[in-house]
Amino acid sequence: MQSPLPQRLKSARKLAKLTQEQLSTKLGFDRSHGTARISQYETGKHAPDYAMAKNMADALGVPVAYLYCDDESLAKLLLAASKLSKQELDELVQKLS
Amino acid sequence: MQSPLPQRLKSARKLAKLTQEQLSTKLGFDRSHGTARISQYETGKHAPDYAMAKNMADALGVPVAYLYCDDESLAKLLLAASKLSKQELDELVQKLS
DNA sequence: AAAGTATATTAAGGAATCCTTAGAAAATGA
DNA sequence: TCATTTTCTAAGGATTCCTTAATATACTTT
Repeated sequence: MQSPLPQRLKSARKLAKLTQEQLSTKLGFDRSHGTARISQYETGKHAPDYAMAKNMADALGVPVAYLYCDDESLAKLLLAASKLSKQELDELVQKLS
Repeated sequence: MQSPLPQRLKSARKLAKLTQEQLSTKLGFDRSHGTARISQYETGKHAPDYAMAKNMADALGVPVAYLYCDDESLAKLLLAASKLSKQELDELVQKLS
C-alpha cells in the first residue's frame, strides 16, 4: 500500500528536466529548505498535502491526479488526455460513457 | 486551492449507496470513531493519508486517483476508463499516444 | 584519480495536522 | 412530535510534517 507519489513526482520532474532546486524555486520556496522538502517527497519520507501536490503538478505540467495514480495504464491515460483540448477530451468522455 | 477529495469521496459513497457507518465498517474501523473520521474527510476538516484514500477508493469501486482529480472531465474519464478491460484500456492509451 | 561543484539525501526538534473520544446536531420515518 | 438513524464537531493526546544544518552522492574538470 505504498504511495505512487514519490516515483511519479520524480519522473515528472525528470521529464520536465528540472533539478530539485529549480523546482523548489518555481514553487517560491526558500532555497535552503526547498530541496530538502522535495527530496522528502520523492523518497517517500514525507507526504505533501493537496495544495502542495497541486502546485508541484502545475509546475511540472501534469494533472495533479497523476501523482496519486497507482495504475500504470490510467496514469498514461491521464498524461495523454491532459494534452487534448477540452472539446476533444469531452468528446472522448462522451464516447466512453 | 481546495482539495477535491471531500466532495469526490462523498459522491462516490452516495453512488455506492453506503452510509458513513457502513463504509467505516467495510474499512474495518471501530464503529465509534469510524464515522467521525469519514465525516472529517468528507467535510474537509482533515485529510486522509494515501493508504487510507486507497482503502476507501477500493471499498467504493473508484480509482484512487479519482479522489484527487480537480478536473471534472478527467474525473469522468477516470471513472469510465476504470470500467474498461485492461486490454481495451491499453488500446485506448495507445491510440491517444 | 583527486578536487571542486552541483545535486540529492538525512537526522532532529519545533510546528502543524490527524485520530480518538465524547457528545451534539441534522436528517429521516413512524 | 418522538424515536431512530445519520452526520457532524470540539478537544487533546498521538502522529506527521517543515525547517535547519549537515552529510552523502553524482558529475566535471584538471
